[in-house]
Amino acid sequence: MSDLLERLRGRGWRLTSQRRVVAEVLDGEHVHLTADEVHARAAERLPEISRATVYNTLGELVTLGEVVEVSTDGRAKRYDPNAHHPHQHLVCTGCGAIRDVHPRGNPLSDLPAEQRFGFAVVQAEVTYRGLCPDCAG
Amino acid sequence: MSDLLERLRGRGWRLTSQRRVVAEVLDGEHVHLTADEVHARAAERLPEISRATVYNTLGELVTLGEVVEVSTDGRAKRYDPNAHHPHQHLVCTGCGAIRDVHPRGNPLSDLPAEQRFGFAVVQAEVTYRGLCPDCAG
DNA sequence: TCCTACGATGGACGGAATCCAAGTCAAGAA
DNA sequence: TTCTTGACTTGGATTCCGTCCATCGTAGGA
Repeated sequence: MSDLLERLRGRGWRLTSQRRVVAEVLDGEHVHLTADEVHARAAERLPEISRATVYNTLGELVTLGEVVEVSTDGRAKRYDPNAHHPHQHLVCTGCGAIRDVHPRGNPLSDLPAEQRFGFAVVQAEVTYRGLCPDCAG
Repeated sequence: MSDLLERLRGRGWRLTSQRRVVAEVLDGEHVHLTADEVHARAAERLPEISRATVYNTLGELVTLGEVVEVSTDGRAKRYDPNAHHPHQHLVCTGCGAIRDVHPRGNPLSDLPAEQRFGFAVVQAEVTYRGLCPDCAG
């Protein structure tokens, strides 16, 4: 994630303590935090960081392609820092737990030309749903 | 859609003018209205129908499996009456237009057992994204 | 026709996210 | 190093979506 900060600086980012903390909170794999969760964790290190700043920073990271927005449930969006490793999501219909998964093949190639209706299709986003072992009881 | 009303009556639905109008508004293919749009169209025929009733009715139709909820953009949910014909969605990243599409094969089968992590996976939801012909200009 | 339980109403409420005007500060200039 | 300035942060107001609730109305059986 330190390379992330380097990359951002290279793109002309002003490196503030707030942005640094948000980037640090989003480090790791299988991280799928809501903006509020990011704010809570950031506030542990930088107590007076505001929600607006967290939203701004997350939005910038998404625009830069460093983080992907995931909305699996129509509730709060989640932010996934694993943006440079293409993957899909498996969501528990019971507790909402999320796992990154790697399906076979490229989902994009399953959409035949005559089903594209002239669209320039560039992305296929797959959400698998089912009960996780804990919820299956 | 008249069969829908029959089916609902068969399930013990009390058939009110409000429910009838909501069901009629949702008739057709490639229909992906937000709750507010459904309310607006319903209000053309039944001016005093309330938002709460539209939300209630949509929720019931979803529970009964007659309509599926689609949230492609983290904004307002959309309601798709094409529930008895399994399909996926193609969304324009420019204008938000939505098309029903039928990819090859079954997306569920592309998730190998070792990628299921013990989940009882029952559904795969695919959203394709790209510019539509109009937005590509 | 009457009864009553189910459904409709609309206004209050709640969560998520955005907006905005004012204050602050990172980093280049001198 | 200090100065300067425009980019960044702040928090409160606001918007958007959706749910809740107490009350009223009515579909459909008796």
